[in-house]
Amino acid sequence: MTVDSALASLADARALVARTSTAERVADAVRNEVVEGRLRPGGRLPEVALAETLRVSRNTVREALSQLVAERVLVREPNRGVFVAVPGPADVRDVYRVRLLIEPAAVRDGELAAEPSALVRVRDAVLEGREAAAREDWPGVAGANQHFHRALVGLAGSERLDQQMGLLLAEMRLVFHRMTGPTAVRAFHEPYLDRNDRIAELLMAGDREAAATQLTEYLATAERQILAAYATL
Amino acid sequence: MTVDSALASLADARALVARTSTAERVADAVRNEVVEGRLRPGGRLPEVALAETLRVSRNTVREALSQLVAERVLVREPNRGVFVAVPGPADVRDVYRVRLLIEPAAVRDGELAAEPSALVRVRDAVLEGREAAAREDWPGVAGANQHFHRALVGLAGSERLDQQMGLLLAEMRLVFHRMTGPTAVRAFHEPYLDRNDRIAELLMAGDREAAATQLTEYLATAERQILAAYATL
DNA sequence: AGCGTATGGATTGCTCAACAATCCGGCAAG
DNA sequence: CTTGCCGGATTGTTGAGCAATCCATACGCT
Repeated sequence: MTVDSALASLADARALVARTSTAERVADAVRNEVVEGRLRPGGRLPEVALAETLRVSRNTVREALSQLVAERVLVREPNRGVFVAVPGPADVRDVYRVRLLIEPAAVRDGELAAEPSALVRVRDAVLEGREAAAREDWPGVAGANQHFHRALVGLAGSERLDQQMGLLLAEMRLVFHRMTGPTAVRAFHEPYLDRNDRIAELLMAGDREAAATQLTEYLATAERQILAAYATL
Repeated sequence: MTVDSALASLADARALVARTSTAERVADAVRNEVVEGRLRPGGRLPEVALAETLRVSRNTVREALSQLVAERVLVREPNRGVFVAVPGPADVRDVYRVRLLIEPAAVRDGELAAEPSALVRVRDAVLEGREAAAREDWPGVAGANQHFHRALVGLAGSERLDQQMGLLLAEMRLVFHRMTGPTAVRAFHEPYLDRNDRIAELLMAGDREAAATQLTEYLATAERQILAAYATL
């Protein structure tokens, strides 16, 4: 290995030495609380309370909150405060419009020749889901499901797309938290285990067109199911 | 019209009364300077200098800069400052991966039945480009070109996708500013006037499949052209 | 010259304290 | 039952300040 190539491989390490900023850590902490469901959609996040419990300045709290607002995890009502987002039916439809556009396209056209590792990640997500189901760990199944879809857009091989999908999935978790009792999360995710499996196998077999078609149908029924659940609310 | 329905139609006005925050205005101002090319890629943005020239506290400047970093318009190097982003070839490839996935998909599958206004916006962008070209207003042509692509993803009818496309196009302007002399911007955008026109006509004629195919080819050659220009740098 | 080290200045990351503007709830008056 | 007003609380924004970090320069050594 030449010196230059060795140095090039070290370029990534820059991200590791530069440890994360305080505001970023605060944002991560709050985002976790939200997506884990420990903060209810609609709940308020007062700046001073956060600042005190996290032992940071109110300014850095504001910086973190602003970031989460940009991620659509929180919403800011001017002069009133920031709240956990409450995704309505319009949001669900919009999110699924994006997913229906991106995910099948990634499956169909993604350059997985360049990234064979992306395929194993799909397979891994399926396994993760099966194992969680065997353990009756339904939040685990939900998590695996997200990993599955994340792996699917990973087939496109685009850093920007991956990041964007992360935001969409975070929003989806908010959606789920609006419908949940813990019984609902099982009822919702369990039926998709088989579908994930089927899509993964079609992909491994190289039939991307069929996989994409399956996925489109999959997403469409999921959207209908969620909107139906919303209607009873 | 009942009182209730009248009030309901006023709900949208909420966005207008709530005027934008200072940090937001600062962010808009800086973003403009950047995408208009008055700040060179790689240029540094010291916090105090900005704060003084804009007559605003350093804290609000920081808030604005953080937002622009999230938009990838700026990059932050910890403890060193924020700089105008310098998109490299890897960024160009990534951006075009996203565009090649999203734009043709929007053309193919967008629910324009629901949004016929979206189609006229495509047509308008084409006209805007022709008029700018007649005026020999090449930055105007470039702007119209962006409006064209924005209108294309508008066919998908998704607010989130529109927003995301806005960020991508802002990044594209940074890319152009790396290659430019003002002669380059003409040479690059002028040939695409006809292609835009052709795609728009295919769309109006209802042949979305052909439009999508044209668009895919269009984007692929544009990417090659840009990367070639980068190579000579 | 080449290399490591120290030193000083500049800038960022973060904190703290304060104040005006705004919003909310309640209460009193019409 | 509405309108108007008051008081408390929270946000939006400012200003100052300090530790940590980075950069350039100078210094010393080989």
